[in-house]
Amino acid sequence: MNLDFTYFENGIGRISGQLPGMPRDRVVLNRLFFYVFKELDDVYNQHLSEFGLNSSTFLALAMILSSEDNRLNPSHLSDALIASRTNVTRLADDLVGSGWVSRKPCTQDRRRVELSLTPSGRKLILAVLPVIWQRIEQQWIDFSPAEIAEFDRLLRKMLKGLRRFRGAS
Amino acid sequence: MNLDFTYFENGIGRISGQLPGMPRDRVVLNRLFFYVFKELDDVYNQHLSEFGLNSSTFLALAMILSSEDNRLNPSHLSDALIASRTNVTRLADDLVGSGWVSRKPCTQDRRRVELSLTPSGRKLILAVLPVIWQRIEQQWIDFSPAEIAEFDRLLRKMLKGLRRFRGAS
DNA sequence: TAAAAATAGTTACATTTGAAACTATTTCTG
DNA sequence: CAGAAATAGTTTCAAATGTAACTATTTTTA
Repeated sequence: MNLDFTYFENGIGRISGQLPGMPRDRVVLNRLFFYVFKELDDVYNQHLSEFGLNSSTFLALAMILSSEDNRLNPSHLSDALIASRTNVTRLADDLVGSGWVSRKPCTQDRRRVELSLTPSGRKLILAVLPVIWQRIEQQWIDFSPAEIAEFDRLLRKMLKGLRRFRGAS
Repeated sequence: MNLDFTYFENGIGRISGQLPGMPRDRVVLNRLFFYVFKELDDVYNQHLSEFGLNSSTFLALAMILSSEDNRLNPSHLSDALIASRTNVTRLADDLVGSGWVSRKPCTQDRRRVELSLTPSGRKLILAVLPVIWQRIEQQWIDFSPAEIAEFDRLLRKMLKGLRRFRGAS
């Protein structure tokens, strides 16, 4: 797939020339965001496919690893992954099927389920994390700490701007 | 769907405490990017569903509007939307089915197809664009011009960092 | 110029994901 | 405490998208 932002920028430039009132820099910014996201997603999946994982399965394993007693409910996972509970059910099916995660009913609350890493799942995620971290360092190597901090600030501010529309219809 | 970044940040904090070597600020940044993207995508689709559109159909109409003589090939559209040609074929099917776009064979090159806005398609996109632009201005209203410019710069720099991994297997 | 390669579009099939409906259990409330 | 409401998880169905294979053309090349 061709990832060249100029196709969009040229088009947007022509519309801006024809129609008044376009907040051009911000329109470009929103679309640029889509482009960068696609690239980020692609790169992650490329990294992770080497280990038979994808963004979702990787993050699920990492979140279970991070849990208090190696136990995490599907609902919590759904929140952490910003994925539907439907999808987390399926994700858990896959991870259990691969032998990386076990699924046990919770004794305190019998509606719940507890997902835990099996030894093989723990071994896998502990092997994958350092590799991914190293790639992430490479990815950001040209950024100064100040740029990192500023990027973080701007992203959170952008999130606030978007939340303006949440629930408002 | 629950969109609260703290679920992830807490998890990542616990891992960072247990395992050495995590470039924590950059790991958070990458994941934060996913969150903001989801929100952006949601908001766009919410805006556009009022008009019977979604991100893809909206952008397709806008890109055809921006074309030189109201004529655009599916391949070009595929580049502009960063969508597969398969998907653009289907998108074109939908838009033609809705009466917003016409599909004619190209006389110069008979492999090609030309997509054009019908009067009704033109009317629709011309009505939608100002509404969307106004929402985008609202979204970014707290940002200064300098912040907009800096965000743009950082996004393009991030894209460059990601391109490092392109093709390198 | 004839065969090979490239290009444009489509189709068949598969993957990923979510909304809504459903079951089981727990918590709230009058 | 009994019925109502909320919560957890799953299942069914649908929407959006991509890969690979295929057809039809055009361009390249030997």
